[in-house]
Amino acid sequence: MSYLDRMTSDDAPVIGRSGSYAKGVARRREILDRAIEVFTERGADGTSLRRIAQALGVSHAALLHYFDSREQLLVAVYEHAEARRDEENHGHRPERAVDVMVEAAMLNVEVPGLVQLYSTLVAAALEADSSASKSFFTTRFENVREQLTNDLRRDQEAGLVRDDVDAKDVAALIVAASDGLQIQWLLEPSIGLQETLRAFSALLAPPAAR
Amino acid sequence: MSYLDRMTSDDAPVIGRSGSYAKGVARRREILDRAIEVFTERGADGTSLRRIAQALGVSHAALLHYFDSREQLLVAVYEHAEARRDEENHGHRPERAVDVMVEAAMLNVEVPGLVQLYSTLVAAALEADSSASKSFFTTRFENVREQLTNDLRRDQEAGLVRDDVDAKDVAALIVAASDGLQIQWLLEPSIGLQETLRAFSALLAPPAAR
DNA sequence: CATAAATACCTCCAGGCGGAGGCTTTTCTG
DNA sequence: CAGAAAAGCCTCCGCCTGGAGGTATTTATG
Repeated sequence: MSYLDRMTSDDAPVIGRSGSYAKGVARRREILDRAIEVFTERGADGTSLRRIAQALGVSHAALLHYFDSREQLLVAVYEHAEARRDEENHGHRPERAVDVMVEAAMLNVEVPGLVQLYSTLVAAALEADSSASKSFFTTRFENVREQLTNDLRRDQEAGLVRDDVDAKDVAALIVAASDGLQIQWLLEPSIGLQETLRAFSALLAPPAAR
Repeated sequence: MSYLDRMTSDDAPVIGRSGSYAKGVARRREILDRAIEVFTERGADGTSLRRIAQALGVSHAALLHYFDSREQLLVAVYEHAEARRDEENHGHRPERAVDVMVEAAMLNVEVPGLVQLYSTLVAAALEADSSASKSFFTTRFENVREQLTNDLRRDQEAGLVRDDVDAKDVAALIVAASDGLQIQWLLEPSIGLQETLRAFSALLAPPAAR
């Protein structure tokens, strides 16, 4: 059974070689934890396989035993960091779907390096071949848009969001605006991330509310 | 006089060593033209200094004579490609400011590699040091937002755009949405770039129009 | 038109990178 | 407890960027 089969099977949806032995799984997590530290300290370019390996006291080739490529490792790091962010902030759900995205953006920019990692990987995903991040982000975008579309439809029926626009379009717009604003904010914090995203939120208010 | 002085002076706002001799300026343009071809063909990672140099029949060191670094060269390539895009499509100005951005996005995704180059450079700009693209995109975002803010204010006064939201916030949102959607569209063309951006346009319509 | 400066380009090198292939040790399973 | 599978790790390869130091060639200028 190849690792690809395992990737697509339902029991082990993990990026990289799965590690069926308990020790390997633990080591994998250890690598991701160290890797995100290195990324935070040294940025995308500074996060070479050798640098991560050095932080763990092994050679860079050891990492390629757990992940097929540097890119795949970075995707796993992002997923790991995002999951941790969600863990630390579960249980908090605003009324409207759009505000979920607003708050996610606020959290993102507080995790050092996370937005940079995201941008780096998205850029890599646009590369012609680049199977690792391309498939990850394609399905990620799909899932987020779908979830958001459903929530928006519910909000529209509940009269919380204006219904003269297609929920599907708005979902894509929210994701785009959120992603784009985080980048702008990192380059120029004076734009006010929260106010700007709230302005978007206001655009979606139903006409009756005005 | 250093190259930085020339950058900030008003007579020669060019990225990289300016080349005060006419021949040098022509050669510079030649490099950029070839570089964008290479980028289109081989993607971001495949566009090494050596590969561009090979396409020109020179060594990679020759390129470093015109540009301080690979990153600076790529920024110049983007600027060049964007300028060419505008040249080929001047004279066309929609009524509302938001629609200018909508059409710019449509044009961007038609130039192969342009969005990828943009994303790559933005990711590089978020790197801690990264002086080359960081300063370029910081000022670029500032300029675009400022221009857009002014246009939006005019539209608001003319009753073309609702005036219950701050033009400054909307400007940042438009840029973010446009950038973000181009990426989503490249990964999943089924989202419909034009319709989605038109949905945003609709959100900005004044209440009277509904 | 001579000549000094700027330009244009080269070769070679240092340091770093991702990845392939191969080797031993540990761990699980029948 | 055998032996297959997984883990753990290294050495070597080719490619990359950036830069030092050198040499023609072109240009501007007295």
